[in-house]
Amino acid sequence: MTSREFAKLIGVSQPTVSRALNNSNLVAPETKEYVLKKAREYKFELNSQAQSLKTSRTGTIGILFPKHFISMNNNLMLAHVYDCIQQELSSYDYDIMVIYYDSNSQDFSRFERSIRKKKVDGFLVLRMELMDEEMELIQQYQVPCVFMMNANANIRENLSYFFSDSFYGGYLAGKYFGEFRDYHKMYITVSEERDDASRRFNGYRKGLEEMGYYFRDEDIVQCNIGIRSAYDCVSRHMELLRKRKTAIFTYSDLLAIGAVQACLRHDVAVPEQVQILGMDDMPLATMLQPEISTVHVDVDEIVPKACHLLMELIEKKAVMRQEWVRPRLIIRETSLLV
Amino acid sequence: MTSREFAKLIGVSQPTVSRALNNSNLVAPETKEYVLKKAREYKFELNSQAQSLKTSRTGTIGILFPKHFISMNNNLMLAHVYDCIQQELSSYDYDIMVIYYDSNSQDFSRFERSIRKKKVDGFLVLRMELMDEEMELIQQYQVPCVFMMNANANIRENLSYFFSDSFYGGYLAGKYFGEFRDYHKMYITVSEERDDASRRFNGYRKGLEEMGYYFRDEDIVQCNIGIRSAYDCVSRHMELLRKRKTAIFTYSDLLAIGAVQACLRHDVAVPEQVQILGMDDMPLATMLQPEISTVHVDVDEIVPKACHLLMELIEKKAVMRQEWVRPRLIIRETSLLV
DNA sequence: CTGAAAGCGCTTACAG
DNA sequence: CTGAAAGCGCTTACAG
Repeated sequence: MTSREFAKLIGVSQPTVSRALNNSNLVAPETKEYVLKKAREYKFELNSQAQSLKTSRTGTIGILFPKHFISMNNNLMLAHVYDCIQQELSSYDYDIMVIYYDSNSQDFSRFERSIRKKKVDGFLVLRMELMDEEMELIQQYQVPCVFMMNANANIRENLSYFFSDSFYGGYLAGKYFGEFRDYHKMYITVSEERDDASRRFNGYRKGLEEMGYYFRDEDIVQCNIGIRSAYDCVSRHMELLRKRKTAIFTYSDLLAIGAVQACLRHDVAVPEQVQILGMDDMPLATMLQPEISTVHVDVDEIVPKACHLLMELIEKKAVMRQEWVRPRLIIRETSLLV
Repeated sequence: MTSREFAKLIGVSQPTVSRALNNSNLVAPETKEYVLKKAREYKFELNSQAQSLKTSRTGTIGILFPKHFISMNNNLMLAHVYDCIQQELSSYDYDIMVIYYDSNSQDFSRFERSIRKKKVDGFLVLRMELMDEEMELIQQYQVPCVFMMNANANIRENLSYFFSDSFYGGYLAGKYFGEFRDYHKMYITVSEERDDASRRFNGYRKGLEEMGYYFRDEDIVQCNIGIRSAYDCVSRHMELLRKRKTAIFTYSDLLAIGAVQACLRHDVAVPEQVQILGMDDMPLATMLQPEISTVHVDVDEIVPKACHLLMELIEKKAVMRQEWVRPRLIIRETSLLV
């Protein structure tokens, strides 16, 4: 049923239907109520494609994921962030389109096309790893964007974001592990998130330095995002870990879990022999035994802020905003001064 | 830029632009090539809203999630299925809209509205837990739908689905555990997925029976989806588990992981004292130590089939199809005849 | 406050 | 094979 037919059916004009259903105040309250009642009765809804064509607003927002994230199973933190976004957006009247992009290929088609074809009103972007051409696109089309979670190296001045302050997070870890005088220090990093990983590391190094510990680059261990990769990495270092007490700070909780698993498997005591500190505080961190000590990244703060700003940008009620959200230390079972 | 402007700019008519960009063969090959070249040059894309209005096709499909699933962190299997769907659909030219619905509330608005407002061309539905009214809606609007993964009790005859054969999965588990003569048998079930959980259980009971073991209802333990819940449940039964060797079949791997964690924490040997067998074979099953023995549900088979059928339904190239996909047993570390 | 009219940017008969 | 014309179902000046 079209709005014209519906209007005729209930005895008003098409504009009146439109105004009532769009909650305009250019319609008498009684009329509005009448139309709404009838709309419920006949289960009439305006066709969103036609609406969009007129208003050039689609009522859907895009969530942009880096493609190397595609497996939520590897990067469970992503699943967590995604959960939060879903939850948050359910209170707004927007639908959600999920779009992946691959920063390695030259095929940005999905993202680019969703802009050019006008399929979304704005984007929530996880990570700021877009290429220059994509940035141009955003500027050129003036499409509202809010970046969130982890930043890469070249942050644009004129874009909105809510990033976790990874440097500070690492710093907290460094200050904390600095207390563990008789423990050798390690850092497990990740090849997929180079920029953010080095931000975390630099903070860690600084925190340790302030405590009088000078971290050596050879104590950085490289692995990939994923429990298994960390498990394998740490297993390979097991001889060393047996020999000297070690405090390991990892890029993420996922790696920390892998590290813990490796120690347990090889009967190395956590936290007595090996202290382990993760980062993110993803839900899985407290689901397994022992529970992971970690640097808590406040997704529950970042996500609502980012969503809210995006809505305001779309409705042109706000302008650019940038914020680094500070994480905090949460000590649980895998690290303890004994 | 509109197609009219673009057409004028490159010296052809609007219909020619449309035909070329839609890959119609009502246009001369050279003309088509020319238009495509120019479109790339000027980065011209047809406005999808206007297209949809004319064709009443949106180029996006909806993925419908039960809302109690919203936390992918609890139900990690969901994250896995979602990953697979993303991967699969990336090869089709459809965008993806994610829609949650809550079968407990009377607010189906999100789902209902996406149908009435014509925002999607079809749905992939995880689980068949829709209410009758929603089913009516699907029939009434003739919107293409493919159901997948787990079925609830009242399966409609006239709908397409690719379900995992949960009964058979349970049956495999029963037959296998039937060999463990001196082990008491348990089943850990879940309150969120009653229908599917009892399907699994009935298969399990049957399998055991064929092996001469008669399962008693009091050996069903009830918990919630999530590692933690299973951990707590099993911890509460620890005295019993110490006393007699037990073989536990769980509704899902997630519960199996929780069960394993509980046993490890209380120094009960897995698999010697407690045998544990999960179901689903989600990626996490092999990421932790010890690796979970499980009944493998072939998501990699179900998802492509479901996606492909949905595309065909949308393009009216296919009609209804129904299939129960059989799982298979995968024995790893948490269950072993010793 | 309400309605007749124009137009958003496409696609698709239709005519040539 | 190509183009002029109509129309998809809305919204929004504009007139009253």
